[in-house]
Amino acid sequence: MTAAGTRARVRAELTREIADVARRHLASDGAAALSLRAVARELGMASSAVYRYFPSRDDLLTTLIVDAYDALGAAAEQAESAVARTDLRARWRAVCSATRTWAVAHPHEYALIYGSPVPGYAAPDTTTGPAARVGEALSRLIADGVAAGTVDPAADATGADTALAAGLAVRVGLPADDPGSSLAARTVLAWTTLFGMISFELFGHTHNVVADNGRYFDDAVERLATMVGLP
Amino acid sequence: MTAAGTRARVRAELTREIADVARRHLASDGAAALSLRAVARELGMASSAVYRYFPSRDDLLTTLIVDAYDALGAAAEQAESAVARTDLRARWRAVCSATRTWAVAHPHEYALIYGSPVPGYAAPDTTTGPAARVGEALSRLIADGVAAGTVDPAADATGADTALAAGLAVRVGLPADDPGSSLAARTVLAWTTLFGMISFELFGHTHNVVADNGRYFDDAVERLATMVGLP
DNA sequence: TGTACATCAGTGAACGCGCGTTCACTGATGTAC
DNA sequence: TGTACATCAGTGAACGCGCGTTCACTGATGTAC
Repeated sequence: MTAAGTRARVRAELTREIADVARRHLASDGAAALSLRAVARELGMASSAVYRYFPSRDDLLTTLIVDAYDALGAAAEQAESAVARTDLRARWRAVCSATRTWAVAHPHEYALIYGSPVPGYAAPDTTTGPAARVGEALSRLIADGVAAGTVDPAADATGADTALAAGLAVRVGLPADDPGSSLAARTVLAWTTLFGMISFELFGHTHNVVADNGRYFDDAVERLATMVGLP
Repeated sequence: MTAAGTRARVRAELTREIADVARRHLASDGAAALSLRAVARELGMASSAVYRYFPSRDDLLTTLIVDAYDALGAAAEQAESAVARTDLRARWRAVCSATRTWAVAHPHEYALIYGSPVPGYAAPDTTTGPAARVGEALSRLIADGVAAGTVDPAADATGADTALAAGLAVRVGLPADDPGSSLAARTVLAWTTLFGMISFELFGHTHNVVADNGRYFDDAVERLATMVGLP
């Protein structure tokens, strides 16, 4: 039992070590250049030995993708938790800024999850939970505002359309849109814009367009907060 | 002279033919899988012969990138030109919808220009002009509104900040932001959101979040039009 | 506690693949007198 | 108009590379009696 426990622990450690090295390679060269052989080489083991831990390269990639979503989600949630629960706008700011900060610090990992899909790779269901964390943090804080009466869902009915953004909304307790409210749609739009801004910045589309990415981002975050009805 | 003309014409034709085949490969397999050898094979020529037309694979990629930006820009401009010049909101809608339509019809070409940067590839200056076409079309129509007096730059001064978005704005005649106006910043934000929405849709991030991408998009486009002050 | 057996980690060679790029070459097409 | 020469397109072999994955194997670690 102790022996089996030891074996399992060693196994888990090496599995993590392989993923760590792979993540470092990903961070410096991008997903396309990630190679099982290079990872094995760096760990001083035969390339075939890696197959004891990951059945294929795609499987390693999946692990990296899930880890990236989780790291980003954790960073956002942690930043938000450091702020007074009742200050909705501060929570909003915290989530948005933490997301950008993480992305800037981990551009290749960000590109892995928010850039072009890896060709020939189909994301399994394992990724959907972790992928939703930032969006859920944003939605949750707005739902808190609705519950507290500080956010009025009926403030803007423009383009209100039942069930357009039902999934994310319902999951965290945001009221689904009806003919009198577009809050869920606006929330999803703000979430989309958040990642749109970060992608544009990281992928080079703001060159010669935005002079100061940080200040531009911060201004936009305030504008988005207003759009979703935060006081 | 006629002879030289013939040679040049044949050369131009084959150059275009190579690019066309490469574009088809790109469209079906993505940029990472694009191979000079496969293109040559399909054209029935030796792989080394391609080097008479493109000095390297990167050069071929650059051509494809520029072509993609131009195709998208042309689609947007053409859609806009089919609408009454004075109907600013209709022009706005036309540009946005045409952009999405093109992207949905050419997902891999879209991913090539708006997805993760190709690793090891540095975009030359040739791409910056074509890359700006959609953003310029949007800015131009707003500038028209300012000139006609139907768009009020001073309507929203939130987060107004001189020179934040000077590049795009100045180029097409939109007034640069000053402490009394955030119009340029809002325009850039709307432009960013436009591509953010399309990327999220194409890259699979709206699964389980947005029920009807088309209707959601159309609603958002109206909301953005309002944000940039269009009547 | 000691021994016979089963499980597992890791090895190293090999398969089969495709890629970008270079280079010396052969013919055909165009040019100049 | 005809001929000698220069230019160019295209060939085919080769270089050197790295990849993912499989497979029969050796030892070491753990298990059961």
